[in-house]
Amino acid sequence: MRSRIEDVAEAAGVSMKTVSRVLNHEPNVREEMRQRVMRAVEKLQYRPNLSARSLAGQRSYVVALIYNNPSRNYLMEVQSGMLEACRASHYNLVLAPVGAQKQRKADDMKAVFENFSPDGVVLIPPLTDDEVVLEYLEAHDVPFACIAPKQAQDRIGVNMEETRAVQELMAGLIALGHRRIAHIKGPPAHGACQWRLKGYRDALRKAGIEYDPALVVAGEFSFESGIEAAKHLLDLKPRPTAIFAANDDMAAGVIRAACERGLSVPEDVSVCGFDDTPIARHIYPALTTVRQPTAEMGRLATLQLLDRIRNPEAGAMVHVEHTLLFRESTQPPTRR
Amino acid sequence: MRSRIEDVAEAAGVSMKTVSRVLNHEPNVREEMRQRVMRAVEKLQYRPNLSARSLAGQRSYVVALIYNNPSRNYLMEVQSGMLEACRASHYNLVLAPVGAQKQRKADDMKAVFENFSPDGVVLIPPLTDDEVVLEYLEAHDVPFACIAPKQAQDRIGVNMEETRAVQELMAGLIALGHRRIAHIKGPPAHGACQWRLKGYRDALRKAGIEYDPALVVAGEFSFESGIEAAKHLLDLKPRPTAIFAANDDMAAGVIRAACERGLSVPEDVSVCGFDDTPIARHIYPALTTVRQPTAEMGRLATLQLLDRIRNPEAGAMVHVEHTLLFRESTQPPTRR
DNA sequence: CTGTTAGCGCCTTCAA
DNA sequence: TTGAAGGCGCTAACAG
Repeated sequence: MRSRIEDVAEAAGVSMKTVSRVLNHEPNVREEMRQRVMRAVEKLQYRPNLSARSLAGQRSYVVALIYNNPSRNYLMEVQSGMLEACRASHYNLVLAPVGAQKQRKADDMKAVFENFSPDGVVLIPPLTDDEVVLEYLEAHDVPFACIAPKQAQDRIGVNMEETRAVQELMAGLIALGHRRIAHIKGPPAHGACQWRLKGYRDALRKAGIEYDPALVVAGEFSFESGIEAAKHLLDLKPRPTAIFAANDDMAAGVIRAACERGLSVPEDVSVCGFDDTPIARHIYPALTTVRQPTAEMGRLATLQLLDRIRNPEAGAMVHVEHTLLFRESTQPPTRR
Repeated sequence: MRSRIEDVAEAAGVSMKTVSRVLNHEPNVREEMRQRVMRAVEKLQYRPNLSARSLAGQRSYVVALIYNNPSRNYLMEVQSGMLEACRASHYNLVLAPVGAQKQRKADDMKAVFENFSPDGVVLIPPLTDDEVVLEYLEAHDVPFACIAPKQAQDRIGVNMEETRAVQELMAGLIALGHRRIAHIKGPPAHGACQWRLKGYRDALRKAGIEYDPALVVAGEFSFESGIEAAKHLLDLKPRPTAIFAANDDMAAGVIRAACERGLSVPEDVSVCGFDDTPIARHIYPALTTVRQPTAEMGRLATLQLLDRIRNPEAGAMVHVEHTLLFRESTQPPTRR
């Protein structure tokens, strides 16, 4: 049978409460007591019962990842980073997909809280700026951390300097000799859309290249939307010599559309993406892209959240670094 | 404040225990009582407190997915299917990655049970046939369900007729005119390796084609291992006219290796994979493959597990159907 | 078929 | 700095 806190107390010759204090790192315990307790814990292989602890302590030791239709890879990465942080603190991770429609979303949020009573929540785009979700969290005073929110003011979580990352990527393209560079945007609900577009425009301006709205088209972050957008761009005369898609899935779509038109990448058109998902390496030619440390972002966001759960004043918006990856899908434009 | 079972009992004018009976679908409750209770539950928006329920009932309402280094996509799909089944039964899903080394794996298993006390476990390859894991589960009498185990005897969970699926895929290749078909195997620890190899050999035999061991090489299910294997196969003289890789990631590796050698797919060599992961559609040319309903398998395995948790006699090994997908990466062999 | 009682294992409050 | 008692919300065992 599993040992209880009472057994530990007895073995250590102290009261239950003292054991509890030690286990929860509460103050007011003499070092000698602490050691005695720790020895007993070790000896009896004691582990607190999560249910009992939750019931008495009025918290669930659960952190929820609330999401809505993100890219599978992105989700997987964030999740694995969160998992790491959660395990270290003996928290449990609950995955909470919510619907897209307003009412459905509200119902799903409610269900998550009724079922699991998470002590805190991590939000990923596009939910980081979702009215329904934020209202619910604020109304119920639930601590939450955001990954790459559009609006970072007064938030805790993780951010990357996406605008700067795109500027650097674009600068690389321009250094190769490209002047006519197209861009496929992400969905406006993602902060990514605006940051990446801004980076694109900033880089053009800095290089003294005029911004041409005809070269910027909307995408939905999906492979299919990349194909559609590329079809349009590849028919332009003169054709752009490079296409920067706001994520890798769309960039993969661009490569496919180019192939279908008998164009080769990068000879006829250079392509680059963003994120460095596995497809970037697996596709031919391998994608030039920006690596975003997604798992690490999940881990850091969770750490900030756990800090805030313990102390409502704690937690901050932290930053992570990107990495530029120039691979096979880009080269200097060919003279025609 | 959240209402408790006591409040419901009072509102319905019955005892707590009667409410508990209704909520847990226990027998021995008059229909009239049941309705009265349900109305009160509705009115008070009552939801049971998970922690209290777990503590009193000695179960966690947690199901763990135990895995070790599977393909990201596979994991994601299984997980989303499990999530669906779990939510429907108000169970919680815990993700439990475990180490590869023997000791580490045992420690990780122990930690999962100490932290979350799952009521049951779902296993995916290659852990479905792992000695350490199975011993632990059996020793502790933990209900578990398996997805695609090598050894299905006396197990519950889900299986697909992989051998037949591969036979059909191969028959398609043979019908296109291929005779010299190579195969890249999966890692032996996966049942998939043996089933798929068997399908390959059976199909050859049925078509009266002699089995040539030189055409069968080992892979590790990774993109990189696909490249390595393909390099070897593409150097063979005469070159195989088609390559069947045991999963999509390796097939993508084959396509990359072919491209790097200046060979085109499917003109110079046809390629097919297995699983229908997203990359199969995103790569150029799109992969001929076999669709495995992975999410559905996760869902069904979980349902079997939940049945067994409720009743140690219940649960079975169920089967799912595959789908053949002939896409761009295969065509009749070119006369040279 | 329904109700009463006694915990499940821990934390909180308050007293020492 | 430490301990004792009560209760978190629910279910199990046993009566009625």
